[in-house]
Amino acid sequence: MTNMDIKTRRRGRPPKEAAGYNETRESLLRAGVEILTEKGFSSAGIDEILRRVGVPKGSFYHFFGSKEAFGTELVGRYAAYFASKLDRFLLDNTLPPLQRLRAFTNDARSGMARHEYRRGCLVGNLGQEMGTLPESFREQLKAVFHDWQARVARCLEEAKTSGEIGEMSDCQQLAATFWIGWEGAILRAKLDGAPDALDLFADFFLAGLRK
Amino acid sequence: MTNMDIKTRRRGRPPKEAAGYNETRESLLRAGVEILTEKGFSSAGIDEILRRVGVPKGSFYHFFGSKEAFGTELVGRYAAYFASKLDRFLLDNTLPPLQRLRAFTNDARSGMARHEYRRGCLVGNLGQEMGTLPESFREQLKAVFHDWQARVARCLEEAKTSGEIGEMSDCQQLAATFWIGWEGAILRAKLDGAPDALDLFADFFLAGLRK
DNA sequence: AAATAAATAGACCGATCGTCTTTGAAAGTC
DNA sequence: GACTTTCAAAGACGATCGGTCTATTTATTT
Repeated sequence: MTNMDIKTRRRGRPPKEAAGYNETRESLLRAGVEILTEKGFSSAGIDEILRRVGVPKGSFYHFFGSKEAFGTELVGRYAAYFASKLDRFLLDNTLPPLQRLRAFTNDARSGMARHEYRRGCLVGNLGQEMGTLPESFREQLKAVFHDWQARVARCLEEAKTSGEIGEMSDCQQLAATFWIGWEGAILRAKLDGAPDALDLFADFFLAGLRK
Repeated sequence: MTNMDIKTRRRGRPPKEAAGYNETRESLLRAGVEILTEKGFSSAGIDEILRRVGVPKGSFYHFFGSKEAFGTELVGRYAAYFASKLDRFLLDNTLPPLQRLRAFTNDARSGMARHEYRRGCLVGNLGQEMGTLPESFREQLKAVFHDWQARVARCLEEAKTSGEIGEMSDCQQLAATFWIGWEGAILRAKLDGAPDALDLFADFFLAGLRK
């Protein structure tokens, strides 16, 4: 729209303005999350994703430079989605801070149940796979955890202010501990095909907070 | 040796009495643990294991019926190894119960450091992979956790008796929680390439116990 | 030596990997 | 409408690796 200086407008079809929304691309990403949360990165085949979406291979490598690039974008999307979901719960002022965290874990449990405990956390999955993954993922995954952790920590700070948890609590450490254990719980719930681990850890964590 | 009734002892080399110890077989299993704790089951190739040991493929399928059978045996070995290691720490009467658990986590941390945080827990790895693995692994892995959990629970019972933890504690649940979080900590330590997660969770868990 | 089993050796084929080249459709200018 | 350029779709391609199977060599006995 802001074509102030059209200088030498060339003939032929003009390039797309940046990466506009594209239906095929989006469905590839959607299917990617579904499959990678179930099987991880290495075991997930491009072909499988393509088959599910009904798109030929050429399209994939038109939209994404490589499987690695695809994965990077998936993680980014997934991280952002959960960051906003976290905020939706953890910044909900109608509830006391610790109940917000509980609301988040409950929501996550519903999510796992909805997919019959077959899908885990994309970030956790890829973290586990670092032994095989391109090293470039490591920093990205660490950053995601750092971000999620910060959001939880903020909520815990509020809990401290409101007196729900002790004055001396180190909210950063506690938030880190939450994610360490929560990812473990997801992993276990997947293995068990049951939500018990999620509740067990959430209960223990919240009880431990109140001391 | 107990060939009481040699009935019709045939000519030629006699069949081996059961599965006797075999050097090649053992080194395949050793290498298998090393590689699978780093890369998991699906991403670990038979060829890679064979190359490391310097053994041709024929030997592998002489000793093991399939990759799946190989994995099953690996898990069995690994589980037994850790069961005995757990006992060594958790039944050590020279220490109060909770300090025994701490001794175990410290030992595990050393182990991870020794391998530069590249190797995780075989059982955790395969659990994460259930999305791709032969379904037969699921029960085996669950059973291993159940076994490890029972050993921790026993230790916690002692802690209850000695008054280290509250009279009302549900040791089974607590032990389950320990393994849920501990596996999460291993996963995270692997991603971080650092032991922080291990300490963080161990501290939180033990503190939570004492209430 | 003859017989039998253990262990080694690698050929084999199907599947899947990720990339690349080619073709067709769409969207503009002249 | 002819031409040009980009977007997107198709699928060919070579390489790797999966697990299995047949054949050969080595060991141990009558």
